[in-house]
Amino acid sequence: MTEPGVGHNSVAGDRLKSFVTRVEHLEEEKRALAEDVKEIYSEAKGAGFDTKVIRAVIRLRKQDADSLAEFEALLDTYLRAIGMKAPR
Amino acid sequence: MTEPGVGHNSVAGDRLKSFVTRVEHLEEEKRALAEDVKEIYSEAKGAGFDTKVIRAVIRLRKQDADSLAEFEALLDTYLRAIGMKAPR
Amino acid sequence: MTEPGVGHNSVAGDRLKSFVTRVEHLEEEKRALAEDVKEIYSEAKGAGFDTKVIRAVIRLRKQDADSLAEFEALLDTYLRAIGMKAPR
Amino acid sequence: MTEPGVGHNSVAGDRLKSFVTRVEHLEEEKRALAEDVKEIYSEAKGAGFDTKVIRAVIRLRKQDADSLAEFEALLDTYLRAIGMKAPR
DNA sequence: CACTGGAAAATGCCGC
DNA sequence: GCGGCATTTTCCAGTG
Repeated sequence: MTEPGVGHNSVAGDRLKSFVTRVEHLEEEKRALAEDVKEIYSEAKGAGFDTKVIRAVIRLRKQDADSLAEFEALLDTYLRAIGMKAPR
Repeated sequence: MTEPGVGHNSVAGDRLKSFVTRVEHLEEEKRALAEDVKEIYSEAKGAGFDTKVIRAVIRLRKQDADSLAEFEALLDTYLRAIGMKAPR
Repeated sequence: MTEPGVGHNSVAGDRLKSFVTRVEHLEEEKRALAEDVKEIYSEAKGAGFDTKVIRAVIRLRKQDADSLAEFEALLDTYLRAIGMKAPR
Repeated sequence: MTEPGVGHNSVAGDRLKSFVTRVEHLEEEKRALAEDVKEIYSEAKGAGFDTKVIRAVIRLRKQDADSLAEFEALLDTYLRAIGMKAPR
């Protein structure tokens, strides 16, 4: 019997292991990117920039982008509401 | 004068802009990876797994790896301290 | 009218002030404890120990404790998931 | 021989253990205080306050206190410099 | 005295 | 929508 009915088999375990390793792989990639970011800040510092300022700039730009996206979403909702755009 | 002299030129600004955009690009990649991770958890949930458990498993494995790395660092420090290993 | 009515009174302000001072007091206590820790490291150094090693030992012990707690939490979650323990 | 000359005895180990446990104890107290702080923020939130604001208030007051201390130190140095206060 | 690494604080996110 | 958790960011002490 190679498939013991339901109950305890290792299929679920394999599936779980797959999820775990896939996530771990992605997290590793994220970690590598974070490293790269750190290096850039390091490089910027070496070039005489204050990393704090750079961080602030990036944060502000992100906020702007978020505001813009928010506004577009609002506009979108409004246009659908007045029937000038196809509903989702 | 179209460029040199010291004073206010845009070279520093260009440099700064470069740092900012590079970081933003990397952050965007990280965001995309985070999305992927979310999707995997979603998929796992759909397959009947408790995401909480998966997260815990991953965290435990990470802690193990961290502990090992830390222990090796400690051992390294200790060996240098007692002169059984060349200093950095 | 020396007190009630709704509008602008200082009750909220008093409440806020209370929160603020309570937090500040606790933070001060934390600061004092941090001082004590520093003194101990100083004393250890004077006794010829490498503070780096002591810090590492403490961190490792903490990690062990954390890992154990985490594992127990995971086990707990798992047991509830398979119905072998009463839900919270 | 109950005291093996120098070399390997457990006295150093005991001393080290003492440092470790003392630090751990203090860290535990700090952790408890941090808990208390969290509870206060929780309570404040329940009372309708924005914890972000409270944190900001505390930060500002801390900055003021630091500035004041700095100023007093400066004043102190100055007074000593002009001989209007006994040297340290 | 600048720099790195580690602790603490703050913010954001996910699940309930 | 809130509480807990994870990540990120800021701060600070130690070190060369």
